[in-house]
Amino acid sequence: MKLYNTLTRKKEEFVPIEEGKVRMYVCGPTVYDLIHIGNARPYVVFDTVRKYFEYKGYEVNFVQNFTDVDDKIIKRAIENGVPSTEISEKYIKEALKDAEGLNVKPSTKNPKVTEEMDEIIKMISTLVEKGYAYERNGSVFYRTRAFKDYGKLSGKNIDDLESGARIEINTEKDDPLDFVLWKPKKEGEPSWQSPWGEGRPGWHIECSVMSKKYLGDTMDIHAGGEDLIFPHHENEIAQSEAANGVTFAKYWMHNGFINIDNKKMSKSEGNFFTLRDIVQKYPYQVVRFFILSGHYRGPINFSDDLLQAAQNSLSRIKNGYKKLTQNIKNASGTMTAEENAFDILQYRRNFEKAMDDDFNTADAITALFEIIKFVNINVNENSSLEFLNALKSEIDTFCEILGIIPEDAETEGKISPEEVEKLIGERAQAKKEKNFALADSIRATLLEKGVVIEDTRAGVNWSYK
RNA sequence: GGCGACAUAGCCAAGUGGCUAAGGCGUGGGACUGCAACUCCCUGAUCCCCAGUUCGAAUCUGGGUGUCGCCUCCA
Repeated sequence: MKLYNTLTRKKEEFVPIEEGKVRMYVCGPTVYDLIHIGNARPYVVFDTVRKYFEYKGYEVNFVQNFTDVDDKIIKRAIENGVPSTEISEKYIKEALKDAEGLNVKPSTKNPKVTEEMDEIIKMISTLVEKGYAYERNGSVFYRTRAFKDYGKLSGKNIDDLESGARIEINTEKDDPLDFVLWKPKKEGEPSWQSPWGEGRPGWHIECSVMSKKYLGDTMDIHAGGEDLIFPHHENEIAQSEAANGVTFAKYWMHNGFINIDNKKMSKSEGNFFTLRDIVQKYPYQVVRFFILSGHYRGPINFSDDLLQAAQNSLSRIKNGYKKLTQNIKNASGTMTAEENAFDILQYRRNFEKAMDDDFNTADAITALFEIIKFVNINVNENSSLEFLNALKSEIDTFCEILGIIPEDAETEGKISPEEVEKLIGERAQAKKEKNFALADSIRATLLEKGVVIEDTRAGVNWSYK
């Protein structure tokens, strides 16, 4: 398996630190609001990465944090006149709901900053002791120039950064490039006791601490959005490697951005969507499929038309799958000689080839379309049960890894199956009597109730929309 | 200003030196159907431009043009 490593800017063969195991850490959202569609991308992408590793037989320790102490959370809490924990707890719940909707497998661990304060203080202390950090009036700063590899991930030169640095308001720092590890308490803000007085941690330290605690000093894969490369991940490397004295992460993976009308999504541009906004109109599944239909490192543009196209593509897969499962109901027997001779594993080879090459999900989806096409053309009432199950097993495998659910959603709150069958029976009778007007009106009624029907040679298929 | 990414059909998107450039969506035509839906068949590319390397380039090199991102909180 090859994956692109941001650190080396090359595709590299994946070699785990520990045989058969993958330790990965994905930077999670700051929970001050519902997650937006941009957040949905790393969720989907790295969930797929994880599932593919699992398919390959690896045991994956998958850690994704929640940042639950942050300026934006505090600001929101003050606006609403509630404690900041109320905001963060609420949006953690909502984020987990969205993740579930996207069919993201729960993380092995979702650490929170507020629950790791002792460890955070410990690592900052270590950095101070080792001379990588210094205290000024209750703040602790990281001495960027003390870490000789600073800039290795983002490809930045420390002197270039220096010359381009903004004019600092904070005059306590020894160097404008130094970043904060610990902030002193401000009135009305949550704070914790520390050797430097009451305060709260800076943003970058949390990931260094939580990944160390749950994955050890060196992990296999550290992942996140491409915007995190600098400064967040650069700073994490500086903190962790200075404190632990060993390589922080072997591989760095970064997903590209989702753009709206080819522009970065931002609140100030007014082109900002939460995932909840989108799923009002398109199911989570469509969003997931849409995200996987492009390569994870590239930018993807986002629009209503593209989601509609994704929905249509997904329907094609579901229709083929439905045909397969319908035939399975009535099939029996073992494979015929002809079926036996058919190279059913060709699709899996193509699928794996694509996924082995830096998780090329767009190409892997092609293998899925190809097997669906085979089903559409070749499966019929004479197909053997064994062969149909073999095909289904292949499709199930692909869908499992991609997180696509090929079957229609459950039917809660909809017209009952008995009712549907009854109406279909009435329609059949009407058709027999050539009363097509009645037949059509029954079909229209069913459609109104969210049921789509199809006449096939094997009988009438129906499904919930 | 510094660093970087990308440019393939109406749209999305694979392909990173070698048969007729995947796949999907959409369009148009046809088959099937009572009509539909589903499905199937047919339908589409001077691979941004210029020069170079090579027997051979979408693919490598140089230059140009264009789009976008990071350098500040951000997935």
